[in-house]
This record gives sequence, C-alpha cells and structure tokens, in this order.
Amino acid sequence: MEEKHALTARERKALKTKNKLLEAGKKVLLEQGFQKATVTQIIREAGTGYGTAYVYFKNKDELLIVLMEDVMAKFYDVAGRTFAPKTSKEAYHLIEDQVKSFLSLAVEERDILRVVKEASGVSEAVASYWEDVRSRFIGSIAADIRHVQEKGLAAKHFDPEFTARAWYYANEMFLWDGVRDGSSFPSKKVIQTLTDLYTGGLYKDQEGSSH
Amino acid sequence: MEEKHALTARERKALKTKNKLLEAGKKVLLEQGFQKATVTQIIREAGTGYGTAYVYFKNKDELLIVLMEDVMAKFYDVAGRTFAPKTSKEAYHLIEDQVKSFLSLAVEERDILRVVKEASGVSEAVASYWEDVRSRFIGSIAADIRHVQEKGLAAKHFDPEFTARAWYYANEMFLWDGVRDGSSFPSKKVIQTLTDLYTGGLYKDQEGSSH
DNA sequence: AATAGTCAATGACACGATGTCAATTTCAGA
DNA sequence: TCTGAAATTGACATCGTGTCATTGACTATT
Repeated sequence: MEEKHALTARERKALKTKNKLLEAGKKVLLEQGFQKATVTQIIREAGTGYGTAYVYFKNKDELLIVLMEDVMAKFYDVAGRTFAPKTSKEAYHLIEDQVKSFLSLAVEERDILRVVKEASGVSEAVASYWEDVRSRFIGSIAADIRHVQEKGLAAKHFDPEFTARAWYYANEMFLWDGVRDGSSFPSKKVIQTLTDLYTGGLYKDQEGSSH
Repeated sequence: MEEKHALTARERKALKTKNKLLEAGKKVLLEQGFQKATVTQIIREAGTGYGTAYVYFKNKDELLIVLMEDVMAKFYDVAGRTFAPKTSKEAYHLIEDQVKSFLSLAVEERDILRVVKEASGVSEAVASYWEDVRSRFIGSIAADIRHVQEKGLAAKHFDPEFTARAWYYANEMFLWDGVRDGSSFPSKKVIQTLTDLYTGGLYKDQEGSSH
C-alpha cells in the first residue's frame, strides 16, 4: 500500500529534520554514551525544538535502534553465510573465517557497538533488538552443526541447539571484550583458541566422556 | 585499629536502622527490579526518613552491592575449589561437577541474581563488582588448565588465559539464561554439552587444526 | 488566489527521581 | 546536669522525561 509520488516540500523538510536528529543523536550518543546522553543535548546539536525529537522517535532508545540498523545488517550478513564443508579441515577454516569476520566487526563498528552494549543493559527495547542478532546466529550455527553431524564430520551426541549457544556465547563475549579494549583485536591467538576449542576440545582423549 | 567494646545503645540503633534499610532494599529490589526501585519506596518500606538511606548507603547501587555479598561468597567458594585430576576421566568429572555447582547457583540465588544482572547493565559499580567474580573464575580456570597441561592431560598449544575466558564466558551466559528462565535448570543436557565441548570438542578429528 | 484543512514544529509544563544539607532530636560521657 | 557528637529527617535544588495545546506554514481544492 505504498503511495508512490514525488516528495512534497513539506515531506522533504520533515525527512531532513529526522536526519538532523539522527546525525545529532549519533554524535551525542557516541560522545556521551547512552546513559549520559540527554534529549536536550541531541536537539541542541540538531538545532530543533525539544518536542520535535518526540515527533520522530518514541525516545532515546528508538533513536539508537534506528542508528543500529546498518551495523545489524553487517552482523546478519556474517550470520547468513553458507556453511557446507566436505572435510573437517575445510570446516575448521570456514569456522576460523567466520570467527574472524565476527570479531572484526567489533573493531570496525567499535564506537556504535560500545553504545549498543551500554544501552542493552538499560533499555529493554535495545536489548531485545540485539537479542535478534543472537538468535539469528545461534539458529544458523545450530543448522551448521546439524549439517556436519549428518555428514559424519561431527560427533552426533552433541545437542545442536545447546552447542550452538555455548559456542556463540563465547564468541559474543570476546566481541564485547574487543569493543571495550579495542586496539589490536581480534588477535590471531583469540581466533585460534576459539576455533581449536570448538572443533577439537581441550583434552587429549575423550575417555572421560560418558559416550 | 578496631575499637573493641560492647555496642552502645546508640550504635545498636544505628545498626538496626541500617539492617531495616537492607531488608527493605532487598524486598523492593526483588519486587521492582533495579531500575524501577526507588529510594522513596525503600525508605517507606523501612520506615525511615528519606535522608537516612543516604547516611548508610551512597546510593541504590551501593545498597545492592552489600546485598550481593552473600551470593558472591558462594561464587567465590565454587571458584576456589581445588582441581588436581590425575586422569582425563577424573578431570571430566571434576569439570562436570563444577559446571553443575556454578549453574545451580543460578537457580538457588535466582531472585537476587536477576537484580544483579539488571543492575550490572546500569551501574558501573555493580558491574565492576561482578567483574571480580569473573576474573576470579577465569584466573582459577587458567591455573587449572596450566596444571593439566603440565600433567600432559591437555593439549599444550592452548593459551590458558584465553581458553579459560572462552570456557568461562559460555558458562556465565548459561548462568544468566538460567536466571532468566529458571524452571528446570540446569538441565543435564546443558551441563553435558558444556563439559563435552570443553574437554572433547565437536569434531571427530583435529586434522583441520593447525597444530 | 482565497481558503479550509493538514501537518511539522515547538517549548512550557507536570511529573518523578536523585542527592544534599541545615536543622532537630537523642544519647554518651564528663 | 550539661555539652558535644552522632543519628535522623524532610524540604529543597536540580535534572531529565514525555506530553500537549498552540502556532505557523504548506497543500490541495474550489
């Protein structure tokens, strides 16, 4: 039901105002962090009236959620990559690549992710938005696990869902470490440790395992 | 430089006031959650004046931190357990036990942990307090890993620190899942998946690994 | 081109929460 | 009994949020 017509001057102006608010919001949020940033700071930066912010966004949370969209798309992109290894070796390298891509986003989008992380702890809306990324990854990883189990590459006694969760969780936490500390991240060592642990496990034999 | 003398009536009263605030704080925080709870609600429940709360606690955060102490002690207890397996099998079972103890705390202390989790996202003070638990666990696990590596039970190419982090992170995230969802937690399946993944890894051979 | 109706924009306001502090009351010790 | 110290208090200043009645400008219709 989209109306298809050239924008009227009025609509163009409205769009411009919204964008000014988004830009100003980005600047203020990155500079101040989520909790310290106030609507007053944002509208001052945007050069609009106070109430105007509430015309375009329900609140600070919703403004951030719009700002998150680009980054989310990048994560969804990584989560959606095809995974169909024919050998364990191939699997290892695919996994290694995916870990690297995932953790590299921590550096690439560090500034905004720092805000997202903070906001997730404060705003239910932002938290549930991030939760979407999580379940997308976990679902995708679970499918990958099922695939390699069927191919006979991976041990069948692992529950795909829980295994995917555990694996994703470790990755996500390192992501946040990277967002916090930045600098030389992700290190080869982190990527390798994660991948090795996931594929091979720490111990030399599995005689202790109950399977 | 501790003064050692029986408490005067005045001191006893002060103690009592502080405890009233702690109890009231606990009740209100558990009922309302961290963000919704207000100082006014707490002092009303405690039957004290508004300012009194600020005599005993810097703010809501610090009150919660005092309430956390008991729970933290339990975690420190689990983190501090000795770990000196002689065989892989023994290691497996020790690890399984530790996972179980750790995750069981999620159920046992569910109510307060739910508040702690929420508060960690909002309050730097609470977050850094919980961070202590984390580093204690990670340090302890890293030591365990070094130990089994020296004994020849575990692969030496794993960096103890990063491996400990990855492992702990997965566990902690499941802990929060348990705090959120509660009910029948921790399931055998979760414990087993975590332990198996950690000790044995998902894949059947390590030929893909670069070692 | 006049006009009625719509929509963007605004800031004052009501509300709610925080942390402080000067004043008050109570008690310990001399 | 008296004095200084300690406990307690709530009013206050401050800050941030979200709403809404109002204003002014633009659109579309006649």
